[in-house]
Amino acid sequence: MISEVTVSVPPKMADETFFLFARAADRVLKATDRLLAPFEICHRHYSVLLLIADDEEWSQTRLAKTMGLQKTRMVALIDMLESKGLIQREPNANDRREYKVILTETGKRTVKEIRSSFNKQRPSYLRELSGAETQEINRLLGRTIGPAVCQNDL
Amino acid sequence: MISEVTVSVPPKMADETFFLFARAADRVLKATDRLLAPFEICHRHYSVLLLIADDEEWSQTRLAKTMGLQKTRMVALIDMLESKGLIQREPNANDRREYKVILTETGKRTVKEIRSSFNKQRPSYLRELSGAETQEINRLLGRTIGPAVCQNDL
DNA sequence: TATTGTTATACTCTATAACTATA
DNA sequence: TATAGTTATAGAGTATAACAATA
Repeated sequence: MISEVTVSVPPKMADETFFLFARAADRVLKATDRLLAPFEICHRHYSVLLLIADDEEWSQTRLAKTMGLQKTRMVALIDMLESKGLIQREPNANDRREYKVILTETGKRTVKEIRSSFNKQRPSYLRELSGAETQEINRLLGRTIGPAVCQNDL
Repeated sequence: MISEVTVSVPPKMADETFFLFARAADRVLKATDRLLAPFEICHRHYSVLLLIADDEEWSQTRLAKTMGLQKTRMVALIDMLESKGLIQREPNANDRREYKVILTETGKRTVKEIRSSFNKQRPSYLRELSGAETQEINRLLGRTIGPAVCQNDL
């Protein structure tokens, strides 16, 4: 046996931001998916539900850009949510190429249920951070995403 | 047209940690891959190179666990790096089931080149953070990853 | 029995191009 | 001519089960 298996971050990787992001995002998104499993959706579906949750108007393309996905990927996401009766495509009279994506009544109820479920069981990855630290990492993540993520930035 | 496309983080998502992680990690890892493109490897390969860069001993399984990948995925990663002459599988006399994964001379040179390239062009996602903020996000990411990410934690 | 490296397989995700209907 | 939604397709990535060699 070569050596004891280390599962935590090796000291030499403690300042490799890209490595930390790969590990942390994987943990956070998997944990989120487990919390969402009872609702039979994953974190991407939940993002769509949250984005359209107030009565703002969202097209599929705008959803895709905001989530950093390609519009072609959004189709299947929306299809799935529609087949579960959580959202609805509504024709947009102003521009008949577009759809407005809106929550159904079931969708609104589901968002509330998920929100209350998330408030009850604080996910493990946040349990290790204080409230102030959670706010701080959210702020830094927002700065990392930046104001406009273009296709070819370094 | 429904409305102007917003590419930055919508205010209502500013505290949805999972959403921020999805967007930020995507940006960071894609930017890292672009910086690594001249070396014809991606961020995962670079993680392997960094982990084995000093003379510590690493088996494929240990690499997989440390990177949060399955051992089955590590095989192709190691195959690729070996075919490019950057690393070498060396039989481990103490346990003949294992290989020691080590850098070749070319591999050592490549790691140095990448390090110096990364020092020259600071990636855009870090450009928006100060040195102190970069240290802070690295620390918080480490805490997020936690001491031992098990398979079924919430 | 359990573990290391490996193959095979199926499934999801991603990237790209192209089509249609509208603008 | 450009854009929204869509389809098709090929390539990565992921998850799972199984196997041979070794412990």
